[in-house]
Amino acid sequence: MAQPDVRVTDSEWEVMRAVWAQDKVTSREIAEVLQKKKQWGTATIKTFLGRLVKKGMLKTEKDGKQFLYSASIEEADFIRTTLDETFENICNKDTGNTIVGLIEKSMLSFDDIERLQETLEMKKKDAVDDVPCNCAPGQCRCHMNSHGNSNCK
Amino acid sequence: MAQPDVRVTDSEWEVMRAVWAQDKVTSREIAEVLQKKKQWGTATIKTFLGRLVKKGMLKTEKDGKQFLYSASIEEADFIRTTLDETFENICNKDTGNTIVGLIEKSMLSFDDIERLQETLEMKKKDAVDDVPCNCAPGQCRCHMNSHGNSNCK
DNA sequence: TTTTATCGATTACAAATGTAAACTATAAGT
DNA sequence: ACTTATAGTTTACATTTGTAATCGATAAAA
Repeated sequence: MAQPDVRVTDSEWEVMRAVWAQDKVTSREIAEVLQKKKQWGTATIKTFLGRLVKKGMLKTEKDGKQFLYSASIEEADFIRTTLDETFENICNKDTGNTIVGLIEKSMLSFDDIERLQETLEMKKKDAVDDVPCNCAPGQCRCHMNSHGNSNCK
Repeated sequence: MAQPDVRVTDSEWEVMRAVWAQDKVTSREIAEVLQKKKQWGTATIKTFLGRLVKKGMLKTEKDGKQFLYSASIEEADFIRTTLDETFENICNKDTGNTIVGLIEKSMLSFDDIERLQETLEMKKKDAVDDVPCNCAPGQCRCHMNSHGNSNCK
């Protein structure tokens, strides 16, 4: 539930995924996973773990000499937050199109499609006629030009 | 059409948006937009412009003393590529859920919903029964555990 | 109990990023 | 023709990121 306003880098995300895949992991287990995928040395992985702990993305729990690492936020929440940040760079008017593009290129199951259809059905309740542009002036074509005409599609 | 394998930072994205909002812009026009939104000095904006030109994201055309800047890739393509990169960090099995989440929190118009519904209808043609997990071993719960059972929801 | 294999912590260092001042060339004003 | 304002280029510098070696503590082995 806690939104992480923390910025996680690509490499750190790789580490997080290895943690989310288990409930508690040792650095050694993480290293085994990532050495295969990313050819990182163990020292590198330790650096990332340390940084993630410092950022508050990982919790630790002593277990003898070593630590057990666990994620302090859920993967789904993290994904949500990350996507939200991306969508902040996209005009609200364009959100629909963008999601259309996502659907087109994704592999989806029949169940997925059904759930999406239900979601859309629900969504009709708070749908609007016209999504207002939320961009700063000068950062998209939706704003009025000098003749009072909108450039929006 | 050209996929940019270029990495654009948050700040640079702000600049790009100001360029995409017009066809050709001077650095002064960009500065006016971004000084308001981001409180950047003109020198800062010039740095970003220079870096974007070097990265091949912006094209320039001499116009007297100054340049006219224009984007070398389309905004929609860029958004697509950026989102694709994010989705590479998400298990394919989870794409559907993730898109559901996006739809739920987005503001959509009736037209948007209609287009999404059409897209889903099309999508049924190549839907699968079960989306296969594409994660590296150890990076999601979809893979077999030692007892040969999948952990996937 | 002394050695060894590790674990985590500290330090290292280059490249990228955020932020900008200083410098240089030149179009425009006087 | 000379000055000035301004556009782009170069340089600057702290922070973050990618990638890792080294160091210090300690559990396990001998």
